[in-house]
Amino acid sequence: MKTLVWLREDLRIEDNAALHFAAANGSLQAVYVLPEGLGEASRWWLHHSLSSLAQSLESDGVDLILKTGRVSHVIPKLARKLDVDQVVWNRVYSPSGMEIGRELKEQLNNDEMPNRSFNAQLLIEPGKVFNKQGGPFKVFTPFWRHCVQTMRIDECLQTPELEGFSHSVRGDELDDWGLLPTKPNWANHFPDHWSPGEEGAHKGLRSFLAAKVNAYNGGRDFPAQDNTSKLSPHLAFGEIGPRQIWHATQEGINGGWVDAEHGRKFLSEIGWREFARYLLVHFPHLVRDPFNARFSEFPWQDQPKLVSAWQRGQTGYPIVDAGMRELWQTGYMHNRVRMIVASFLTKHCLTHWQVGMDWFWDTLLDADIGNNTASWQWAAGCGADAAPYFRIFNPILQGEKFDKQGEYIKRWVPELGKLSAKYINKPWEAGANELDQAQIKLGSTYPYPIVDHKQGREGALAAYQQIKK
DNA sequence: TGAAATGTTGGGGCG
DNA sequence: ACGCCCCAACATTTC
Repeated sequence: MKTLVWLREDLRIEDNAALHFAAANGSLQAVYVLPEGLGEASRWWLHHSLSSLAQSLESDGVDLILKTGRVSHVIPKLARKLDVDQVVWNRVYSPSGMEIGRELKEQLNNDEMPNRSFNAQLLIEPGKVFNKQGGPFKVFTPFWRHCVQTMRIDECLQTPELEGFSHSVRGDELDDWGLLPTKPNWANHFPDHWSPGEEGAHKGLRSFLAAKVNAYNGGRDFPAQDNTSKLSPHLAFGEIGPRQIWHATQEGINGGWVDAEHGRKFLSEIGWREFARYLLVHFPHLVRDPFNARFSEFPWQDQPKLVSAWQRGQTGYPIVDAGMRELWQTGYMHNRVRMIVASFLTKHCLTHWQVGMDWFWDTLLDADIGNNTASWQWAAGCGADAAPYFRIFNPILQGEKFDKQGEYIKRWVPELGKLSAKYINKPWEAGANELDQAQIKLGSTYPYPIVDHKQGREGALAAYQQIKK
């Protein structure tokens, strides 16, 4: 039997349900259709991920055929040309991902082309989990408790034995897609930090479980430390699946080399990813609208100057600026700092969370529709199980708590490199002498705060009053 | 997966 | 010695 495998957010060979199914039923070929609306940073990652996957597939005689256009046209047409017996794929749990899948299925059914979809993206099939009232969970803790207690996670699939079949279809050339930035090449330093592809994903998981996970609880909150898994971009592109992470971690716990408490905490972060996608399936409007409808009336303000300063890492709050610059230079930001910069944008700057979400979408290598949506709504206070709106992060205190010595700040904001720990999170409080010695001239080498913290906080609370019952 | 404001307590200075 | 006040230090409430 000949199968066409449509690859999507599952750019891997191991534990890939659709690919495994195809391989178990004979020979196959693979196709990838360029999705619409990718962020700029994601395009960089995608280029390298596709290139790496194509190479792995090629060694088994399987081509990764690249196509552009409407999936429900491209795939059925390709299936006919290749004269396959069936088309298979893994589902993408997002409103547009599911819509595209439905459309394709309908077309294939009309064509009487056998087809089948699988779950390789999530531990939990979102449509199968409900609370005692029969509705979808809206709070993470009970959701995850329920999942951990009731779900049985199947073992990972065996590495498939791939076999291609000959054909004469020509796909696009990856280079012609122009996914890589040219001038300016803002991705210049990305390769110093990342290795896209399935191999890089597994290396990351192994080194995390071998050396970092046992300090995860606690360590993960300190951005200067390398204590997180950094698997997010690999997960976003499906170079590794949550099931593989789950079993590798459990194996570590059972074998005694992964501390159970830390391991479970790490897996609960995988749980947040599950929860985010779960929410998107049950509440598809989340992508654009606040989960808490009251926030439709929130007096968000148009603040182009503040937004621009935020994007460039020029807010005058060192921890915020460090985060935004880390994001720009590496395509990534430490999670603790993501919360701080999101709070600053939505609260101190009263800027709509969608503005932040769009910026993250474009600049993050791990941009993921579920995580991005749920997390921005969480930070803004309007999401499911969100931080209450009045929980306003103080960027000075957060910096002093999580980057006391300013090690992280100095890495990304070098112009503050000589400032003492005492003032590193509030340079405007340093005396003229101290600033001189550190070669800082406020207002020229580094900005004054663009919003006064106290005023920002009070402004946010006043705005919140307007939508409170 | 906060922070600030407000309330309470208890030790010590001081008349 | 006593009462009063001040104010850390901690706890609770509020945003």
